[in-house]
Amino acid sequence: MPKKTTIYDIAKELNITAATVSRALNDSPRVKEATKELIIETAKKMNYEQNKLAQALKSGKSFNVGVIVPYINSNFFASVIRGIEEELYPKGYHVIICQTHDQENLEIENITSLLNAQVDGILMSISNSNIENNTTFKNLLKKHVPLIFFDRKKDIKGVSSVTIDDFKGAYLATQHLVEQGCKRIAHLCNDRSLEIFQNRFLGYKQAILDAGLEFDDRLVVETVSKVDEARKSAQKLLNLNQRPDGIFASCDFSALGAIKEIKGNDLRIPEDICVTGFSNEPFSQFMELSITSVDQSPLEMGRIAANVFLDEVQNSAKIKSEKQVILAPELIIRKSSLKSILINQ
Amino acid sequence: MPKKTTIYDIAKELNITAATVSRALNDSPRVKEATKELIIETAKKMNYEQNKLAQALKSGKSFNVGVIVPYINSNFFASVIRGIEEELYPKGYHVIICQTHDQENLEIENITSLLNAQVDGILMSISNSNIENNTTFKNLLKKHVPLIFFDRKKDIKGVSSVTIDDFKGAYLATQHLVEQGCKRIAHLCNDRSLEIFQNRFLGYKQAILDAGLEFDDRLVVETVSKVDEARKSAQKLLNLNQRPDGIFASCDFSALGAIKEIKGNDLRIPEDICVTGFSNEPFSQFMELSITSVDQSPLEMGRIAANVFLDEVQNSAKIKSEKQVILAPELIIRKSSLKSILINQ
DNA sequence: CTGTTAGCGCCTTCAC
DNA sequence: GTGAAGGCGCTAACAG
Repeated sequence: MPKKTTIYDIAKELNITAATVSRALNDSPRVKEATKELIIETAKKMNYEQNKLAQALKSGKSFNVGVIVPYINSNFFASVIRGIEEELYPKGYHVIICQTHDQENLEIENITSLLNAQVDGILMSISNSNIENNTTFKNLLKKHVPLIFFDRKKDIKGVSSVTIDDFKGAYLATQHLVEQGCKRIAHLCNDRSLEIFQNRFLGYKQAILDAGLEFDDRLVVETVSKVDEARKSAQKLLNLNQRPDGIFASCDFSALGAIKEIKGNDLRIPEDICVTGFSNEPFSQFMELSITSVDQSPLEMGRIAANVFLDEVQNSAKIKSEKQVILAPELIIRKSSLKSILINQ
Repeated sequence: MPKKTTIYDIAKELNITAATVSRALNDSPRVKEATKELIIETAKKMNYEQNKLAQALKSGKSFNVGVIVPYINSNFFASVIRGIEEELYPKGYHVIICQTHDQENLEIENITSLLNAQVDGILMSISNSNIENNTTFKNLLKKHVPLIFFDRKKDIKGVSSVTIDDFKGAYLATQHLVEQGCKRIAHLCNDRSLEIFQNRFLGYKQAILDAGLEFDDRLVVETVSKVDEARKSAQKLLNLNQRPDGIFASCDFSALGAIKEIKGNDLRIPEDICVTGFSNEPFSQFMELSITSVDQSPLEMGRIAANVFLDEVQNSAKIKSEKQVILAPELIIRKSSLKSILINQ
């Protein structure tokens, strides 16, 4: 096992001191150009590579940033991560990605792992609605490790967040259904103990009321973001004695489940029932029957979250005032809800 | 800034020595039970948390493993990663995920970052067909950091790999098209400088020949795994004076592109043209017209890759003999290729 | 400009 | 059983 070469090795080689080598390699101005070049050259020759661990131990910075998401295999989160990477890589940071699979214990474990890895900050989208009460999480806050929520957030003092206006996105989607002539608009919602889903519900409700329609809570059915589950939930809606003529689903996977169920009942989309989703997952566009959805500009969300983090790192001395960035959602109209002829592919 | 408490702090608190604290926390048998308990208790009281960086520096192990994939937003890679996590988390390892976006420079940069982070091993799916010649990569090999390829591999001495039998998967898919009565079967292939795609091509070709059909290289069109690109490539096939009646695409995204193009030309699937994909991405099942595909059991691939890594770590002393695990692919028949009535949803 | 020294937090002989 | 001491690799303060 060929041991890694250290600055001592190359110092010995040149009959100088490790400190000088360190300075040279860090391009300190207080080293003669000649020696600097010599050092860099021999370093290269000896296959020297800096041990970042030691550097991190010394400086207290690891240049690693943790990103915690519920799932990585959704285009939304993958894109947010991409946005984060785009901003952070050029600054020398590396991104450690963790997924929680929506499990609270995994969320906590991931935080622990990241803290152990001495990350310089954590960007996360929480699935644990009750996280403030968790000990590990409290510790995280106490440590003043920069923490930024994106998409799924909690209002916590000192914690910044980057989200989209879920209320508005839901409002736009529902309003669109109204415009298509829907009179009984149902809502497939997700876990409303999470802010985003609660806000989508509220946006839906407000749009219903503003349109002069009656809000009927039998038309609101809770589900989880899995196609099969959503399908079962949609079944409940179809079995109502007055079935809905429009469904606003709070995520694309639920919308897909609803569509499958509707088709399974030999009903037509959009003629009999209009459907809209949320998140603009690629498949909503790929589908034979493309799905109307709300785009959340995930790339931008990631970029902004990253920059909020960078700000916090730089201003660690100053008093931290949390930022609340809210992005505007965009409704993408497709076949699943459009009764007129023009189709926005 | 409340400084992190170290073993020295808790030693001072108890008027003992840091060494004892270290031993107690590592559950060494050479420390009195009473003191051990006392130490553990005060450690908890003082919110002590081990600095893994220091431990890593000392032990030379970081308990971090790097995983490099082309993209995380494909179900296939996301699932492989999940499989890796399932095996590695219980062993105390943490998984750092990096994506290359199929860019060779990013692949190299990621390797550098991971090595800097002192990862104990790297599991990767390469996109760089020419990687053996890269200096960074050569260094990686020289360092004897356990390296395991999964899915996309290169035959390199000392490097283990976990793949599926792409040849067989392609053979099965093509054979299925033959059984459906297709006589002119085309192939939308990806970059054949990568082994997996070359093998899928070879499997396709062999199945054609074994069926007594003529191999016609005008029916083989290269594309990239993007829907729009594949659509353009499919167009070329449809424009042939003798158009194909079956298409085997080497990935689901290409299959999707082909399907869109076929429909755009008012041809029917599967009546006029049968289509099969590869990878069994979820959307291939979700589609209105579900897509026949080849499942690669990604979860299992990840689990096995993780275990190969664990083996290598444990046997680092012994002579390393590389392992080549090859999984069996499974053909999932769906609507896009099935002319008879029975549909395997 | 360069060398000396000390310490980041932990572990691990070697003593007692 | 526990303490003392040294080192993992690097950097920064203080000298000269």
